[in-house]
Amino acid sequence: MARVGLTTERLVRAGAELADEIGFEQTTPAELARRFGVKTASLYSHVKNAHDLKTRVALLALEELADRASEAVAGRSGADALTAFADAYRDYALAHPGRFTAARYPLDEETAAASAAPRHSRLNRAVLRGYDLAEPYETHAMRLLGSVFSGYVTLESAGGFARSAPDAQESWTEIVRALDTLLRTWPAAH
Amino acid sequence: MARVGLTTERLVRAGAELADEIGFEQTTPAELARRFGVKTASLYSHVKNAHDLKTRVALLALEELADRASEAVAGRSGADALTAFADAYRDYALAHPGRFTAARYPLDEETAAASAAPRHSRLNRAVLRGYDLAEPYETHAMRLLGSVFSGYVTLESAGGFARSAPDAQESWTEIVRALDTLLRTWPAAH
DNA sequence: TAATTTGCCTAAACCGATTAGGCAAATGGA
DNA sequence: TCCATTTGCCTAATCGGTTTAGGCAAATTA
Repeated sequence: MARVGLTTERLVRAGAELADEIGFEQTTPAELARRFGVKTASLYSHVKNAHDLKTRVALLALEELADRASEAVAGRSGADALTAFADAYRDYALAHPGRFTAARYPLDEETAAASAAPRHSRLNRAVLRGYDLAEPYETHAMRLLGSVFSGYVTLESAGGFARSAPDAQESWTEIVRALDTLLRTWPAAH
Repeated sequence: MARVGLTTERLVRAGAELADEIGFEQTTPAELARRFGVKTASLYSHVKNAHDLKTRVALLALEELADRASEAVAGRSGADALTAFADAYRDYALAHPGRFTAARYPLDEETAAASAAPRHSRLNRAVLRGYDLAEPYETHAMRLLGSVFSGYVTLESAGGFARSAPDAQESWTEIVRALDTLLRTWPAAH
């Protein structure tokens, strides 16, 4: 019968779009097959199983996010880099909620090591270089930024900040500003 | 045949334990039925469906977490209250990973309003009262704390901070200390 | 003890994941 | 161009989870 031209590549790309439309959890072989107008079984020559599909979407999202963040911080430093980094993260999450969820899909150790995750770490550290923090504070700071960014955006896209003033954008701006202040004075004498 | 004595209450409690043992995602009617030694269909007189079961576990977790947080901040203020609040949150998440995941299960608006979620908001605000922040900064601060706590603990239990020094406890302590400093000086002149 | 309620069962339909095996379309020499 | 091979999607089947309908026996109440 008519061949549709399935590819691992095309499946993963479509899976990412599907995730943004209906949610990462709902991004299943069955749904994807429906999207392509083929039988579910036909996907199994291109992806190993449902977990493999999700993992590949996660890897794609991690790459995309790292690309955006990378562009954002290029040529910037200090508060400027921090803001650009933060916004890149949040903008991506708001524009691509399914992929953003995918990016936090648990990967096993080897897969994670081969993913864009190390790039994220390096970018985070690069942003912090402008603040000249001594270890272990640079690591604390990395963890703080990772927590705030991922936490804020997760809560925001779950609707946590809707229906209440001030709007989510304003809090975000102030929080990033406050983090900049904090980083410039860390570790302050307690 | 022998009656096991199923109850919505008992199912939800067992569901919470199951979540901690095998993960919230895997907390399904089928698994729960196995646990009680009954047929899956037998659960359906006690919970409406799989989503209802998960929602009830989520509500239980939110209550438990609010109880702990409430006890933790009682009689404390300032940095003391902040630290106790933060630790209550993290300790619960580490001790009960499945329930903690459950606590972030998306609830529809009415369910959320009838849940312990508003208590969480009030507790958060109570902790911030010690810092005497004017609006909109108190709201920004609530969102910051919520983001950091949920973000940090999520990343930590996903293994994000394992296999690297300094250990997660140390970063946590420093981050909470830094947040205290930040809150005491917010909004600083930029 | 008889009547009623209630709890768990069996049976069955449906759907998603996954594997095995088949056939037709594409590909690539001769 | 024709044949051989590869490859892509299909059918068929199994398995397991979700959910509904209806039945029977245990618990409850009178």
